[in-house]
Amino acid sequence: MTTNNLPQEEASCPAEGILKQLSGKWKPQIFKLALDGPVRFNSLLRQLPGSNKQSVATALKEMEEADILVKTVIQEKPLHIEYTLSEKGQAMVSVFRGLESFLT
Amino acid sequence: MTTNNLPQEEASCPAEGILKQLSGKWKPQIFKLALDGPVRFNSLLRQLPGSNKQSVATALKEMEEADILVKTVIQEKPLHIEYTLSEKGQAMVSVFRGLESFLT
DNA sequence: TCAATTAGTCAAAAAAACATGACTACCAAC
DNA sequence: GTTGGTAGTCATGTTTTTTTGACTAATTGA
Repeated sequence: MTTNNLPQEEASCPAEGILKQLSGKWKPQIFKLALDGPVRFNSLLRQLPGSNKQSVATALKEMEEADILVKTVIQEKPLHIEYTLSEKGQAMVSVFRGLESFLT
Repeated sequence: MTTNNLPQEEASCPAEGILKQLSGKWKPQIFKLALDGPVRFNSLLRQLPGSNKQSVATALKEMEEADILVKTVIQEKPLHIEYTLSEKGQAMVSVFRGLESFLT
C-alpha cells in the first residue's frame, strides 16, 4: 500500500498521465500508423510483427478511452471498424514529433 | 519469444525509445523536480511519497544513462551527490511542457 | 561509542504488463 | 456446411516492473 491515495493527491505531475496514455509496447507504433490515416484491428495485427490480438485490442481501447483515437463502425458489407486520430490525437502530433527529435 | 529480434529490426518508431526514457512510475516526477534545480537522492525519497530507495535509484541511474540527468559528486563535508538536467534534458523541457498541455 | 545522515546495493516478493491459445459472433463465398 | 474474413473476449501463463526489507559504507555529532 502506498501513501498515494490521500485527499490532496494529484499535486504530482500532469505530463505523467499523458505519458501513460502514449506508453506501452504498442501504442507509439499504433499512433504512428494512425498518422497516415484510419487504422483497423486486423490490419494492425499484420503490420505489427510480434503483436497479438489481446495487446492490440487493449491498446486501441485505452487510446480510445484517452480520447486519442475515435472508433467508427463502417456500415459496409463486411462491416469493419476504423480508428482515427481524434482532435486531441491530432494536437498530440507535434509533441510526438518533438519526441522523435531526440534520437541519440 | 517474439519475432522482433530480426536483423531488419528498428524500422518501428523513434518516439518509442524516448517515451521509454521518460516513462515509469517515478521518472516524470523526478524530471519535473529537476526543472527547479539539482535534485538529490534522499531529498527525492522525501518529496515522492510512496516511493522507495530501489525505485528512485533505478530511475536516477536510467535517466543518467539516457543522458537526461548528469550526476555530480559535491566535495563537501557530508559529501553529497547532485543530479542536474543535462543539455538533452534541458532540450526535452519544451516537449515535456507540450505533454503537460494535454490535461483533460 | 552510539545514533543519524549521506547514498546507495541486494535478494526476494508482489503487482502490473504482455502473450498464448481457445473461443464467440457475424457475414460472404464456395 | 465448411472455409475464411471481419473484430474481438476470456482464462491462463509468462515476463517485466515495482516494492519491501535487510544490509553496506563513509561521515558527523553527541
